[in-house]
Amino acid sequence: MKKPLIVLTGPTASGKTSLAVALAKEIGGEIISGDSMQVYKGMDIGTAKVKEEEKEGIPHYMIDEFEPYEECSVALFQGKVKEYMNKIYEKGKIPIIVGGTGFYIRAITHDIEFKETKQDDSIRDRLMEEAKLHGADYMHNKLQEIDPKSADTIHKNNIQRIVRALEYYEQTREPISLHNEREKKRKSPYNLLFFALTMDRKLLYDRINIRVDQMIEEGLLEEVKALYDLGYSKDLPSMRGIGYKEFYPYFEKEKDLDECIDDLKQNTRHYAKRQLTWLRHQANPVWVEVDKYNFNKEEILNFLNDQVEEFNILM
RNA sequence: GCCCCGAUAGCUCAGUCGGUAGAGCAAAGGACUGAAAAUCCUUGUGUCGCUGGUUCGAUUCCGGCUCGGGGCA
Repeated sequence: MKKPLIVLTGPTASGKTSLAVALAKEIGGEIISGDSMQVYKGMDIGTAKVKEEEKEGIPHYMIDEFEPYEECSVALFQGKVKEYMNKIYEKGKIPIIVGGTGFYIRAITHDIEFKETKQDDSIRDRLMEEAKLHGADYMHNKLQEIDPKSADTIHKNNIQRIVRALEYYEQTREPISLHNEREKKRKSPYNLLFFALTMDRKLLYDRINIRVDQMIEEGLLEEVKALYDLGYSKDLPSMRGIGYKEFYPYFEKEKDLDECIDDLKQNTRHYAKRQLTWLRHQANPVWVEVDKYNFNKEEILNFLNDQVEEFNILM
């Protein structure tokens, strides 16, 4: 008997957070964040974390799991989520994954296998150095020798991916393309219901712009400044988050504040577009066009409920 | 009022010694399996301000006009 799992995703600023709480209350669910940035403590405004009063008593997991100087990864994330899911099942509740990090969500829904448990940064660092020294073509040729299939799929300029493929081979003596093929075939072990919120692109972009202004009013700048003053490098995964990296040039007197805020809006819009692309092709969601419901929460919730019943997910 | 400069893609601008144009950004589309809010790829977009003239041919040269910027009075 497969266990039920509900996913509620969608691009940033599409209204996942409050809808999730309503759904959880309706069906007896508990919420697990599916977000790569909300795991970091002290990054609240910029990641649009749920506020305590918005939770309405529904437990939320995977928020504030790491310090900003630590590095989370899909594998670490997946491991923790599995633990929380088990706890939720033991309580007889339904886990609802809510967030916008597609890759992380898929790692959970399809239980992707991450073999090499110990993360050895030294290999990656060394390969990165090599890339800097010899250039993209050199690295791509190197990949061609050990894993031609990956070399075909990965563009030579995508050094990050090439380095990962090489790193994987060094650690496992197996081409990463083999691993990918295997994992792509994997079926979800859950009785899965996957929702994705969407809306007209222009409306989404408007909402993003407005939300960034709200974040500033709520004190985003102060939040980032506090992190900056702690000496967190802009190379940290956490500080590469949208809403954080954009302010470093301001603190370093390279840009004025308005310019940074415009960058933030722009980056967020680009991000939302990428999320949509990912969902269209890497997932097969039940699309929820929230603008067609005039953003009416009751009506959207009714639709979600109908789907839950139809899929008979809770039996 | 006079003089100078500008007017070309959604924006900023380049260019055509006369043969109907191009970069960056934006936009759109895409890839993605241990950095994923990361990383990477692809693709358009035009009455070349309007109007006469010269010319086989004008966005390009010449005149006029309109609008913007600056200077002089």
